[in-house]
Amino acid sequence: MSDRRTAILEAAATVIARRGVRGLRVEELAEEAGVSKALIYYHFDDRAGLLRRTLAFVNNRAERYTAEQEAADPPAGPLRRLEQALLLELQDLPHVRENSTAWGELRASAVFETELRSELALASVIWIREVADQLGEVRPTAPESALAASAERLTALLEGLSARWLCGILPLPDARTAMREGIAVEVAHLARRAAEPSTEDTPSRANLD
Amino acid sequence: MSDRRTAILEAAATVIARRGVRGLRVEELAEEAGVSKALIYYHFDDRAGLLRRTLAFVNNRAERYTAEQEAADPPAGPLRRLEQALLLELQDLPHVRENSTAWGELRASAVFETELRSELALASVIWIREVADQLGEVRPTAPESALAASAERLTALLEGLSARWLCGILPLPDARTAMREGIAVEVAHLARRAAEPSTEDTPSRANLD
DNA sequence: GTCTATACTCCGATAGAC
DNA sequence: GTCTATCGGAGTATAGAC
Repeated sequence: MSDRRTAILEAAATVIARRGVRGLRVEELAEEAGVSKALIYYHFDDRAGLLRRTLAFVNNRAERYTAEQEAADPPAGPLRRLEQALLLELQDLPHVRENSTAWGELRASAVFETELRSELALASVIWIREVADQLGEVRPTAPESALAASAERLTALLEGLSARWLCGILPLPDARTAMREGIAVEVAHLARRAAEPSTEDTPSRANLD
Repeated sequence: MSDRRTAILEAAATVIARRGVRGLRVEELAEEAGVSKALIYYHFDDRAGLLRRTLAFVNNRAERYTAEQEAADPPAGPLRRLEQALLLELQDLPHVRENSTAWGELRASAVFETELRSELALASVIWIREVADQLGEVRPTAPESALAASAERLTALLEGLSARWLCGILPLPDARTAMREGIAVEVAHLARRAAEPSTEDTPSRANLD
């Protein structure tokens, strides 16, 4: 992968975070990357191809950030590690906000551009499994299915909160608090699931009506 | 409000659900509504104004649907009522899908179009309070702050799951299951909050590390 | 691989008649 | 209030030189 190519992808993430997928203009991207418009069409067939590659790039970068953070600030215990991983996306650092915004944009546009779906689905599965694994380290006796379900909910919650934060209707501290409490609630739930293995996949329903 | 105006707004929701806010072309909208392009600019100042009005329209319509559903299928008890309200958005009926898609699109585009934010924030606050109230009827002894926090999480979870469903990476039945379990988990959490009033705003943290 | 210059399409917005 | 006709700008993509 050439330097130029990477520079274009980095710039694409920046411009998408600034203007959205719909607001991305090849000309503005060219300026941001310090290259000509034509070079973008040379490296990526067209606009759609560019978006696909950008999505992959953003996903990779998010993985790198997670690894970097864990190295820089080693979490004390599995619960802290899980919190760190999930709260990582809710930070007002330039590159984090950029990544979150670009990811949200690309996912939103996938509702209408089918080409992005497979890339998106893959990243989603990996991310959910990662969270499920970390939940498993916090609650080793909880059943796999319960871990997977909790991970699904926690990652969906994160995306919902992130969307609200990014569109300005939920202050960042509130989003972080909501996420932290959401983790605590799910972890407590898993503790009960582990303690009462008799409760089947529909957890604690009978006693709620 | 004239018939034409309403017809345009209805058509706008339809076209947005079909092509996205990004894909909305005033010409296609005119065709869908059976009017001329110029009439759209007559009734709504510009594209941005049209989007603002469409957001308000979609919100109103969602409220109407909720009321209609409650009348048509009276829920048995407060928990069922809550479930019905939250699961309403996760249904593959044309008008529901249209509403959800349009709402998701408009929220996503609000990241870059500041004008939509106030309308969006207002609808969000109302919706969260509504859910908090219904949670309060399920768990009358739970503190207000806990109800509000649970409502925030549940509505964010709904939006996260809905986004995944609409962009095709999460099958609808899975989304519905996740939502139902999410409700159960939060309701169980509120039961503990009511039972142990000593536990402060950071729920069950101390015993988790 | 990278640039400059340009072709051509599409679309938002307005003018002006009825 | 509603239409037809049109303008002007913005934006994607390509041609062709280096």
